[in-house]
Amino acid sequence: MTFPERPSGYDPRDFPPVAVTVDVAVMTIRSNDLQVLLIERGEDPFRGTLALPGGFVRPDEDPAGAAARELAEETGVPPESAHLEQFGSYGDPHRDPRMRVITIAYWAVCSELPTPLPGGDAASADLIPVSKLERGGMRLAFDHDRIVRDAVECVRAKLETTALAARFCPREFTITDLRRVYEVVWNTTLDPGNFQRKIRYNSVFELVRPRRSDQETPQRGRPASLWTVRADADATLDTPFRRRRGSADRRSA
Amino acid sequence: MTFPERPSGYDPRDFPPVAVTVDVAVMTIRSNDLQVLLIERGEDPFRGTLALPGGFVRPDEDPAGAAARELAEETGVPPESAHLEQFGSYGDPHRDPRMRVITIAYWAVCSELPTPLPGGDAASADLIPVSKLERGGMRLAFDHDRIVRDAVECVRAKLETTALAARFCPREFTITDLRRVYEVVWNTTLDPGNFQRKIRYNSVFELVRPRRSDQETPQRGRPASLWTVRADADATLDTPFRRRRGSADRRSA
DNA sequence: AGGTTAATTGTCACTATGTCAAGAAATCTG
DNA sequence: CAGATTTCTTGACATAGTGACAATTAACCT
Repeated sequence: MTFPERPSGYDPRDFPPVAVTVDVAVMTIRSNDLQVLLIERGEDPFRGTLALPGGFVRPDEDPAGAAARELAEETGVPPESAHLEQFGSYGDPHRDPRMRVITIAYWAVCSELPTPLPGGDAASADLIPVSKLERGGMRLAFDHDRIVRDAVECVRAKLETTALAARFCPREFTITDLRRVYEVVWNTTLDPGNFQRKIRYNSVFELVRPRRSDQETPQRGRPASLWTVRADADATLDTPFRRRRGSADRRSA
Repeated sequence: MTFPERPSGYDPRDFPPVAVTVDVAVMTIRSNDLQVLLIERGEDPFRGTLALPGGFVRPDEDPAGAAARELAEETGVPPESAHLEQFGSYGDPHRDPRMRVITIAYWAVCSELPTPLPGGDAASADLIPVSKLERGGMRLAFDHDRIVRDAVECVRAKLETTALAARFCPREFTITDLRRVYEVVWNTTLDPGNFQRKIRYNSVFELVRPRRSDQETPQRGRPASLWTVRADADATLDTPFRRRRGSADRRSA
């Protein structure tokens, strides 16, 4: 139920004063790194500090709609080009010094992040490597450090069981593209042969066309075939990938 | 970030009126069935309809604390005896006919649910088999039908990778107890031999003592050994259990 | 033409799991 | 009390999935 069942009754208008916001952790891969989009706050509190894009849930919209709107407004990512998913709520009574604010957190993954709009609502928008955040020493506004860490863990976990990795890639991608996603997001290395095998036998992926020499973008070795995802990008894999736990091996590259 | 970055500034006190609640789906196994605790609403809207226990997040508490409090108040489950976990928020603008209410949803699992207190805040509290809810035809208040379905899916998924199943059992349990949990929650049957093997080789579980004849509760066959969980009950398993998908085989029993 | 690079295929060992049977340790029944 | 019954536990074997790594293919480069 939603309202306390007091024998005496309870007037819903007596609700304690609280604001509800959404925050969105948009992730993409750039420069061979998992990066998350943050904006620099233009106002107090935390003026000049990096924070997740987000804002109020308006009276007429649901939280998912608010997240999509904020994503579009503050980062220029069109709602249909990113996979957006809710993963938690954060409601410590003092997470915002001004008043009680409860935020609903979303993560998003997209492949082609438009170059951040420094002239938008936010003072500026930047892609920050997740590795830099995880190394610590970088303070974010409010409890956004925790939110980002949780979001990253959600994405890492979701790579194990779904085809989410394809969302980091263009619509058609090579198996090597896909492997790079796993390697970057999980910060590990994967055997190309074994990876190839898993993708090929997975009914979620589909071979689009064996690529022959591509005149426009000449490459080094044997050209790769192009693949795509059959249904939704978060379709569950026939057989999951498993992260080897306890192997925090930073690629030496 | 949390507040919209308008160049003109924004007063957080202008927040749109909204109430934040928590709802808790407490699950347990009884009568060889996965059951969820629901209460009968004593007030409009939805007077007389079944709903999840829950209520307002108070100004001084965080949502997790509110969920634990509601669990204790409305169902008599002491906070430390149940595993409580947040899994989502529900914020459709019209999910409550009275006003804008956003709820944070938790699932909980416990083994010994105290016989529901019909004399508490709620008009009455009942354990309802999840199978009955899934069969449809049973209307719950608000969007609680969806919330319960999502909660059940969370628990089912969490059985795959963690030792959560042990939370359905007393502190010490037999491997057959644990297998029954999987069979009931997943609505399937598992091979006793294979299951035994998986548990035995899993470092999360620990043999307490090989049980000899227990005078007090005489049983049928060879007495089973007692096991326990080494660390936290949501410790991740060495090697996950996998649900066979597409096998909705109702045990004929 | 031959070297270099990267995708792809193939081989082999080992682990995890499904199927199914056998053994062990209690209760139950005549 | 002996054997039947029940249930827990162990074992044997086949198969699938995966890691390691070698071999092959198909391009570009000089």
